[in-house]
Amino acid sequence: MTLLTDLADPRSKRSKSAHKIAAHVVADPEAILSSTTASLAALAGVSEPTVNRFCTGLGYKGFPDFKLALAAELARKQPHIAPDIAPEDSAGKVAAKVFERTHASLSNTQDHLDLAALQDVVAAMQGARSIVLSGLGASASVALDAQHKLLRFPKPVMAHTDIINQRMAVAGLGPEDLLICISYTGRTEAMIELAQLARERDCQVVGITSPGSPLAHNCSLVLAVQSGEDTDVYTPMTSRIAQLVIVDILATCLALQQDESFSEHLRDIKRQLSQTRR
Amino acid sequence: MTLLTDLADPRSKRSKSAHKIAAHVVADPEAILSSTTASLAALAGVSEPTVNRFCTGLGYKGFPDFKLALAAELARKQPHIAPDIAPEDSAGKVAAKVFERTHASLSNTQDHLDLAALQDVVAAMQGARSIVLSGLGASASVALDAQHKLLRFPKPVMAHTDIINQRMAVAGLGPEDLLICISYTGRTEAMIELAQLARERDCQVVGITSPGSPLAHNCSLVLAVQSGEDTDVYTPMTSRIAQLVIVDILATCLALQQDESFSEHLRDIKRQLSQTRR
DNA sequence: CACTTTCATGAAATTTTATTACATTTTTCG
DNA sequence: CGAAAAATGTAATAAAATTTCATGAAAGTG
Repeated sequence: MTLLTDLADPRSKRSKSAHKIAAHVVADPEAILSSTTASLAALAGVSEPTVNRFCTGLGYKGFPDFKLALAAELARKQPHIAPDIAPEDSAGKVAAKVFERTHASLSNTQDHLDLAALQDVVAAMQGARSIVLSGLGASASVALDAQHKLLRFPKPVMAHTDIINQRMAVAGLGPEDLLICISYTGRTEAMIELAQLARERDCQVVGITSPGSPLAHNCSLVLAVQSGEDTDVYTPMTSRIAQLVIVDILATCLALQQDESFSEHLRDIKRQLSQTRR
Repeated sequence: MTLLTDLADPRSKRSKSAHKIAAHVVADPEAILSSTTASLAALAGVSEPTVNRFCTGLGYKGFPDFKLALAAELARKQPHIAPDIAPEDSAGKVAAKVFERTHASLSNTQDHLDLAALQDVVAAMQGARSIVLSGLGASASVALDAQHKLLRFPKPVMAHTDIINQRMAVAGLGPEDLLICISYTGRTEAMIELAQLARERDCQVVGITSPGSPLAHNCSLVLAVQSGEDTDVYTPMTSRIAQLVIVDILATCLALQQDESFSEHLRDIKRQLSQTRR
């Protein structure tokens, strides 16, 4: 990401023709990939050797080398796209595609993450008396994972993955408590009702869910997990990883806000755990 | 990430010389970027036009165009590095770093994934009479997640996250069954004993764990999850996502191996689920 | 302000690289 | 086995990039 930003930088001192070339490269980098020294020269209104000198001046071996660097740069900027998995794919190909889909899902989630909401949620977690996590189906394991991470904090944290227990737990919550609802679709009846129930008790409700979903409307704070197309079998896989990363971020932010006594607490936990290991 | 995996795919039918070229490209893609048709031809022991035909055959305009695509591909593959998270980081920075760390962990896992072992595990799962999943602590949620995914298959699948239940379940396993042990460190006493117990019963044991760990030694098949440095608080987070992706890959491979009746089965499940939604 | 020096630029030639045309070999399949 | 098709290589050609060298513009100097 240095090449294009460098070229766009007006402060860098370059000759007149070099400027013209740079302008055209920045204006439409993709087009450069399919052009030759001659065509770029014509476009910028300079001579071919000037184009070449421009490239060598930037430290490349020549125009083709420059194009290679440009292609690499553009590729890095390009968002990941989730490749379709075909029945005839080999195990290796499936693996590669699942990895790629996961990268894509992560990037997508990151792009749509609402930092303000994130900070609000961290603050709410930090201030809460107790935290109840709630998830059903695929989101149940996310809730449990979150519980496992939050157990490191000296605060009552409980995950429930069962409608009855969830309702019982929420019935005991008050304005000082926090309910975190995890749902991929945000349309699971039971979860929506749970959020409403909590709101009726003036309890803060955080949703890690699809933005704009019914569940999202019933939450006081929403951390968006992009759903993408839910057409195929594979989508819930990657979105669940997005949910987990959001949990990771929350736990990390929270950990950083603790004082020194907390790191001692962590050491204690580590010592305890080491006794279960070989 | 399709170009290189495509080229590495031995199943794709290619002519003899095309194979030689592909092999050299896969062996050292970076080197190709600075080579010409002539040099690659010499390297692969074929003629220059063959190199060109190889490129056009793949859908590129010619050798330079192919190099551009290769450069783009390599740029995307470029190893992510896991940035350190500092206490003074803002929420946004923490989020960005956690995302980056997760990308890094994924890439690392992909690089070290043993495809042969993966195929063996898929075959074992496919052939097994029943599957028992086992995880403790952070890996418990991975086991549950795996259970949730494998429940779609018409085969008894059970996850246990409790030492007692795990032992009881394993006591009931035979040579036709499969135990999948999930453990980040591969050093949890209880899990190692569980694997041993299962092996004594001639039951196949798959480990999704750290390679070379005591648990790995007690498994018949191991899917390596790179542990990286386990020094800091954050590592287990990302490695657990690596475990989940491996589960995703297994589930996807398995799904692709099912016959048509399976997709009908999936439709049934979807219909059932839709009734719980708004 | 003229003069010199330095630097940037372009035309043309050259070299390198890629592609095409065609002949030959190998493979495939009846 | 033998014809057709596909793959490959040789040599020619075309395209592209680079170098050389000459020219002209800008900056510095007496």
